Amino acid sequence: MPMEKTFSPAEAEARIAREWEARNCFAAGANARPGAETFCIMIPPPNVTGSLHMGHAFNNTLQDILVRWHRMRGHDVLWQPGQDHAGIATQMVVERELAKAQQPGRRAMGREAFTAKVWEWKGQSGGTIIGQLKRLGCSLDWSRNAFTMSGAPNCPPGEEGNFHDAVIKVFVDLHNKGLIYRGKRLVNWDPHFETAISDLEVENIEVAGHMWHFKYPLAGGETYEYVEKDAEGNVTLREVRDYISIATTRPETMLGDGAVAVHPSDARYAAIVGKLCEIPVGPKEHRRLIPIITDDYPDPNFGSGAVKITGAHDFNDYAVAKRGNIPCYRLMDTKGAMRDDGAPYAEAAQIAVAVARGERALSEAEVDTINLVPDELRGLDRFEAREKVIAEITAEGLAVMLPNPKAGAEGEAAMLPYVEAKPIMQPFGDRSKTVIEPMLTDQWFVDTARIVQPALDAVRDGRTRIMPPSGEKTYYHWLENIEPWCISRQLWWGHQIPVWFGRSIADNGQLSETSDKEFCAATEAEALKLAQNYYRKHLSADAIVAPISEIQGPSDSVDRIDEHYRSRNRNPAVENIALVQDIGAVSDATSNPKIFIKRDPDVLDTWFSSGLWPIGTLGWPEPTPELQKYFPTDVLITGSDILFFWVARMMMMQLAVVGEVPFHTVYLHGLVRDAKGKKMSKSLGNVVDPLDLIDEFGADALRFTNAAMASLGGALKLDTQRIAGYRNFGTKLWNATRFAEMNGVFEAPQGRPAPTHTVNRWIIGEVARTRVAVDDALENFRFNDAANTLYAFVWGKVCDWYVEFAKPLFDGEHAGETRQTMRWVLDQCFTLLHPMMPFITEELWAMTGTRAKMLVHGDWPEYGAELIDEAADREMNWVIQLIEEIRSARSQMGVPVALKIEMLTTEADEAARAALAHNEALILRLARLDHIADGTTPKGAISLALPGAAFALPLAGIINVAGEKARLTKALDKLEKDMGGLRGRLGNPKFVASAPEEIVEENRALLAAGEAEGAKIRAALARLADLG
RNA sequence: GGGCGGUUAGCUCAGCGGUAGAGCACUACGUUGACAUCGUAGUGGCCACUGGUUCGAUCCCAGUACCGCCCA
Repeated sequence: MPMEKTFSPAEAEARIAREWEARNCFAAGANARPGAETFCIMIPPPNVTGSLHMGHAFNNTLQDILVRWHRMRGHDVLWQPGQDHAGIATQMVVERELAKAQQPGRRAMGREAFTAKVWEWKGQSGGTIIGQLKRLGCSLDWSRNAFTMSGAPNCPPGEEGNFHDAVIKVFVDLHNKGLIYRGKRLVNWDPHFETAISDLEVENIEVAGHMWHFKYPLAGGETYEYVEKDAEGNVTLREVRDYISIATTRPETMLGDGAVAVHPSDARYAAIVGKLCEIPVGPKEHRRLIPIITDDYPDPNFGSGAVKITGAHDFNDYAVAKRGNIPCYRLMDTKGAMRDDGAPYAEAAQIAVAVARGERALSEAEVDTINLVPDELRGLDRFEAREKVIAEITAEGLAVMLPNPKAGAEGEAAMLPYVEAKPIMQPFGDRSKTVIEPMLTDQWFVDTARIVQPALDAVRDGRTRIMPPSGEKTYYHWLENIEPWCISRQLWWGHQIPVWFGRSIADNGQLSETSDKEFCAATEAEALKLAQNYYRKHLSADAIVAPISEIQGPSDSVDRIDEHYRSRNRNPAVENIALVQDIGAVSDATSNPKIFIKRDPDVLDTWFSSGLWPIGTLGWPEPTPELQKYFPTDVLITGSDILFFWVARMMMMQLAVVGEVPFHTVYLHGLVRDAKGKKMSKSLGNVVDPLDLIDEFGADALRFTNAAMASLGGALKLDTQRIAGYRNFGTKLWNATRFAEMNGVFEAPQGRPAPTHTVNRWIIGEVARTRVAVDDALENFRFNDAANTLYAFVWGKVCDWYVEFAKPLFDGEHAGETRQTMRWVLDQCFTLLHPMMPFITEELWAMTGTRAKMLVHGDWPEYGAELIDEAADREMNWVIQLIEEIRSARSQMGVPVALKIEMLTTEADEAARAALAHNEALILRLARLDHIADGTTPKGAISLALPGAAFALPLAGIINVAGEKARLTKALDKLEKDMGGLRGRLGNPKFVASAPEEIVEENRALLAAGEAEGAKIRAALARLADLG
């Protein structure tokens, strides 16, 4: 049965994929030769919420190419699949689903029920991306699919595994080494999700904002002389002021100001440094006073040069506050609303003023209990509060005023508040898209500064190579300036932090009312033991210690209490325990001290667990055979956008935990963009779904396009026209095979022949060259070079020339060897193309012979230069050049394609004669000649000049003299231009003296050949001149 | 503002010391033993600009302009 005219991806891909899977073709170690070297890639785990987008398609294509290539080479290959639990994203999705289904929300159902829901959801939708990767042809070992939450407490059946153990063990180890600590720090707070996020999860976006200018009156009506000077020192303004002018983009934060800072060198304010000024907002009778301090942070040339310091709501201010020992007053709750807790404003303000006057000192925890939001603003949204603050200050006349440009017109005031409209950088949550609030909260941090050095060293000394090299520079830059990593998240979906709190023992030997003690352990039982030891040692040998969860009754009541305190940003551990003890939830017949410990309700940043992906997926902390065999892994292929999020953290964590680099090579690539280079986004509507592309063009075409785009450091612009082009490439290969099949090629013996005909000897050499070039390209991660080499070879050499050359040979004495050679050549095409185009090549492989193994386990060839026959190479290139010259001349002279003409050999050296003799049949056929004979150039002929030979195509009556003259003149002009350059260079004694010998020789040879060709063209032109 | 890149044919990009390449698009012709998802032949480049190094620069160095990306 003859083959169809085209390959049908829709039908074949699913069938082939099923076959691969049924035969376990992708299992770790499949097709490995005994004692083979290993090759391991960890998939960058896609979010369990996710579905395949172009970035995944691109990224996984590259991984699959390497994996299939190594597997065919007989290496022991593991491509490890898995997904990431994506804390915020997943929790968000499930909450949304619950809302849609009109089910109770997260808080209503409680933590345990909610996480069960998430697991349920994961069970239903978590496999989506797996099926999609399979459609792309990705050859991951699916039997080993991993998940960053596997083995977590209460996970459903089928989710066993020990990733959770790994995460917890690492936390405990790092905590015990002092590399993880807890503290009240200013963090990026997402008011939508009500959780801290890391600085990497914040997007700073420039938005239209305003800068308000307000007067902070000096305490007690004091005045000073304010003098402004220009660059030359001339006084431009001199006036007596009773205030200091402050500019701010966030007036609502004024309520939490702890000081006003000026630069120490700023002469304008030197007189008032150390004095107190008044925050111009809040009830008049309880106006808060704050000191004027100096710090290097304020820029004297920016605004008024004076900066208000709100330590609890701005990162720069926080640093100033820490340096100057200025209290940081928190103004907002977890939802970004103005605080509505604590004592009335009057009381709080009084304490704050006492602190400002130095009459009182507060601990950090005490500062946090002070709510400086005026009573009428309490509970308002932060942006609402802003408007109210502005209005109050302006009404009181404490806004800086400028003359109104429209003054005089009806209804226009003479003066207006000074408000600059200006672009400001505003932080947004990358998931929630809400404005991030810097917030003072208790969080867990990894002391990255202490584990960063090995990660830097590993790249510096080449144990891990990052490609392209610009990635290394970025890596150094970030790691050298690394900030502590906030790893706690106020979520329920994730690895709960393995720390239990109890109240600490105060100096008086009693339980502290305000501070807690951490017990970090992998399990509650171990934590309990630690706690028992502590309390029995310090408090009483009979102390009874119990986890609070056991005492609480209904399982969700602890959650509720957590939420209650969380919303007021209080320490849930201490508060909870106090509460339980207060309400006497437990009674004991004995008088023994009863102490409760309570687990930290927070979970770990998803990236903390993803950071352990290389060892966690291989079974660590168990010493599994896979861990022994495949770790450290070989290559990590990932987007450069997660170099910091993930790659750098994996480097730090693996080095900190097992003391080895996680991988030897990191290949970074950019974002896949649309054809014009625009980022794909839903709002632009230019998102391309890789599955649609697979439906339309087939997975092979998409994969080949991905490979062809993947130049090191190159931009990734996805153009569907290009995909269509590579679909056509597949069709081309298909049809070359179809041609072979129709000509009995697959009836010839398999295996590499030792043919005699130059055509066959030549193509074998071309195959060998291609194999070497492809391997070289893949060794160096130059996927685009590998793709282009194969494209040029299959289409440009095999289809364009070899198949055409073979046509006449099928009728002659070389038919047998030609069939056998073509069979072998096509097998090599299938094999070499398989890593990039696995489906069509697997299909062709099956259709063209009885095979011992599927092509996915085919043997990658190792032949090379030894198969190149230089003489055959020279001869065939000469023949190709001749055919092209004839075709070109015919076409330019307008000789009808159908017309078979005669060619006269007017001049030919031995090599040329041999080439003509060996290849006459194909030359006649491809150049559409009737015959070739010796002769002299007749009048009215086209002249051709080739290395070692000259020819004439007698075409009196068909060609026109002027046209041929123009053609030859053009050829000569181009030649002369080249010759001019060569002569100039060879005429330069410095060139001959300094340039390498072979370059000089090459130039001389080029000049000689060019001059010979020029002579032939000139002779032809002379003959035309005779003709008139 | 800091860091990292880029600027090569109409478009998308390779090349990165020895006189410029591909694919697509475009033009003309064309069903010649597979392929119109095709064939044949063509058109098209001060390799951003200015200097420097070199016998020789698209390539190396410095500066300029413009464009990206990341971090403030």
